[in-house]
Amino acid sequence: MPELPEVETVRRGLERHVAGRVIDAVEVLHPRAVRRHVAGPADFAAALRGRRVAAPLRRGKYLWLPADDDALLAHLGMSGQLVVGEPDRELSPHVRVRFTFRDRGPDLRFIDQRTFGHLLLSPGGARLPSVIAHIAPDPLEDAFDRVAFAARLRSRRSGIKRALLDQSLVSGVGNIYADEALWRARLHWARAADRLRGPDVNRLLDAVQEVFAEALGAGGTSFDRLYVNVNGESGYFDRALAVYGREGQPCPRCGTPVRRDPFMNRSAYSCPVCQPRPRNGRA
DNA sequence: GCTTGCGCCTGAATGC
DNA sequence: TGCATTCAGGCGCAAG
Repeated sequence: MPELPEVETVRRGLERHVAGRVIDAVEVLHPRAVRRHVAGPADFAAALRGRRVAAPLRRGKYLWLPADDDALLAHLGMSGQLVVGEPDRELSPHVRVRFTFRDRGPDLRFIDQRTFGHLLLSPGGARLPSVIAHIAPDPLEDAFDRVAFAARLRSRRSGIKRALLDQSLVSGVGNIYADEALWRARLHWARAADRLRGPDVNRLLDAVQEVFAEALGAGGTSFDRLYVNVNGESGYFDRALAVYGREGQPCPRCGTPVRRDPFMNRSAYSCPVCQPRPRNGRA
């Protein structure tokens, strides 16, 4: 699943392979991919024609390519990929949008099996697109304020994992890295956010930044190839995961079998010993 | 205003 | 074997 490290990997690839090029044509092969572009697929395609795209920017799991006074904004959802390659190769079944360029070089394809991802054109150029103004800074950007984050987190009347997944509080964290960071910080996912102590929050933030940095390092190896890829279910970071998706397997720290609990119609993985369940937790 | 839960979507995995 | 059901995930929005 594309979370912050995967999106940053894509951003770097786009910077290398797409920035500075002029779009020649846009084909929307599935309208759902541009459902958040309110003027519709035809407008999306027409408006981008002839635009020169600049180096991409990112906040959390969103990235955008400035194009004159507007920006092409992308969210990969669960299964989205932005792939660059030779224009004459076959169209795979899940290609939703295809961009070709004036230089007749490699094309750009938005591929998305589960169609939770989307693209849209937003005004503002390099500025933060207004449609994602509610997305909080992510822990890897300069604008991220640890003190402000801690204060907001500790005002939440919900469980700590739910808070971590709330992109208006801190962006970039999804289900996988939330579980991994909580394991590293030895915090149970249901701990009440408003009962966390300062050192708990610091440990958690350190863990989030660590796990992001490690995943980014693992994902940065494929940059030399002429495509920008996001691994899906079987990502390159899989082998480094301590608890996520590892129900019944030993905790790397203490050997206790990892536990899976139902959480918001999905799962939360944790070590029952390293991350003891609180008496008055909240989901 | 804040918190919670649903619906969107597809294919792999599981159950009968 | 074949069909039906479950599950995974992020986000926006509606309901509480």
